Amino acid sequence: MSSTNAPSPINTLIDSLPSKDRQHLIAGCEQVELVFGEVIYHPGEKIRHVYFPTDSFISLVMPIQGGASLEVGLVGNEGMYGVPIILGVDISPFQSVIQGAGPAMRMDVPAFLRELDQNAALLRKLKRYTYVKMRQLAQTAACNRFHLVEQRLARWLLMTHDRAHSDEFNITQAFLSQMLGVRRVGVTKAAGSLQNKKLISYTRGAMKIHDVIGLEAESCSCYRADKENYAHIMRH
Amino acid sequence: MSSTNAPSPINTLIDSLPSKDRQHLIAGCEQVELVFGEVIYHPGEKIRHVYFPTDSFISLVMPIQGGASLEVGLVGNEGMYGVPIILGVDISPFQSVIQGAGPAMRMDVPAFLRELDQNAALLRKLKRYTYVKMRQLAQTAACNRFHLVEQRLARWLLMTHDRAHSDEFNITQAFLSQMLGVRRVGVTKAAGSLQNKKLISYTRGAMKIHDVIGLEAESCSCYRADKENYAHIMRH
DNA sequence: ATTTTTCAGTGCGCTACCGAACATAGCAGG
DNA sequence: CCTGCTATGTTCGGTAGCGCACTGAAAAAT
Repeated sequence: MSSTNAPSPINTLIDSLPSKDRQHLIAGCEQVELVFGEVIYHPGEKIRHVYFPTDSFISLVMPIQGGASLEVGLVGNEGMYGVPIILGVDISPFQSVIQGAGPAMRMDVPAFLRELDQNAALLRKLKRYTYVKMRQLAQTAACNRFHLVEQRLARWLLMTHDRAHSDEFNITQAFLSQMLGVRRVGVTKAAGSLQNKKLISYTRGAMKIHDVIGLEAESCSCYRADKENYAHIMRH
Repeated sequence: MSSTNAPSPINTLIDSLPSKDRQHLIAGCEQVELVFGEVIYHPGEKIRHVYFPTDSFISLVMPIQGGASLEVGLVGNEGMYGVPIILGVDISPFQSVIQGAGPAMRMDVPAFLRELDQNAALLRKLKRYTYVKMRQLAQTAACNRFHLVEQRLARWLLMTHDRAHSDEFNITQAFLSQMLGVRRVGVTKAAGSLQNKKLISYTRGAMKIHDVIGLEAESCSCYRADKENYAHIMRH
């Protein structure tokens, strides 16, 4: 994932911890490089590591009987993959796909459980993060029900933009159609419309964001609602 | 809420606790009677009590900018209202509406937090319950995206049937259209179709389930998926 | 008994999105 | 250079659900 803007190779969730707690957590992590397109977990699979993306991001996809699937969450350097572990369950409910290649920190589950035991600040943060994720899931449910493809695409681009730390990232329309749960043709039309409005441009998988403000205006309110809720809850 | 079947005025989540833990929890609860249609919490409102429905059920509704709203969860005697409290947040993310009138147990938040501290079995159960709810939210998101109104209606009726402990319950088509996020006319058509298939019958708010098996066949796979996940995770 | 309200059902034109098939254009490898 | 592959764009007929307006009937209020 190339970066035109200044990258911030730090996980803000970890970064918000008191220095001692943060250092202890980081000491227990290993650095890994996440590869684009890799499926780290399938639904029902046992979770062996939790991940803290630093300059990468992970897509949470809900497959449904009959082949269809839908993205229900995105984890970048503002969060963690592995919420179920906090809840005492080591089974991944979703398919987890690397959406943005790059570095992440990870910790194996037994070590992470010990860490949670000792590190109250971390546990507290992650519980609040879980709350944020739950609310986001509900927001996504409503969004998918009510909003047009173009609005949802704009929302998706903004969410990804935030996690890619760059105005450019790689994504094909076919892949996008999987995330949004629509036909590729639907993405073609919506993306073409956003391009006509000079908000984005793209060719053969190279997506470029030109106008974040304009994109926000075009997107549904769900983007802002999610972001505000995150800021509000994770503030403390 | 009248009941033609034998009612089970017990909260199965509480009931699954070791006898000592269960008794301690129940001792701290007060009995309340939930009134149909009452909105116990609005989004963003502070949660003052958690609820364990015994023979009542609560609808979790996500309102979205512009007036539309969508049901994203249902809490009956298999669960608890107040998951955010477990996560250290006392702000209701959803609108909580009494869907089925009847008795529930409730506990004020400070007492509940003390209970969680002392009652490891309860905490463990509720964390697993939270996991189940998260997965259900994702399932609902996908369901709303891909499934037809008639299938979704069938799913809703089955979920409500499970929590009403009765083949009959009261629900108007206008109310249903709010839950499913469709026009009332859409409900009229879908319900008419299910009635033609002899699966249900209804008049002026009185809904009667005739054929649960048939309804399951007509519903989308989401009903079964949710139920199986609940059984699988809450087993322990 | 009459009026008002509530609930279910119908009709009509419209739009977003669907499935399928096909067309074009950039790019890579032989 | 040509070939094959991949990503994007277009067309066409079909449909689920929409907004709106209206009807009919049962229940509740006066």
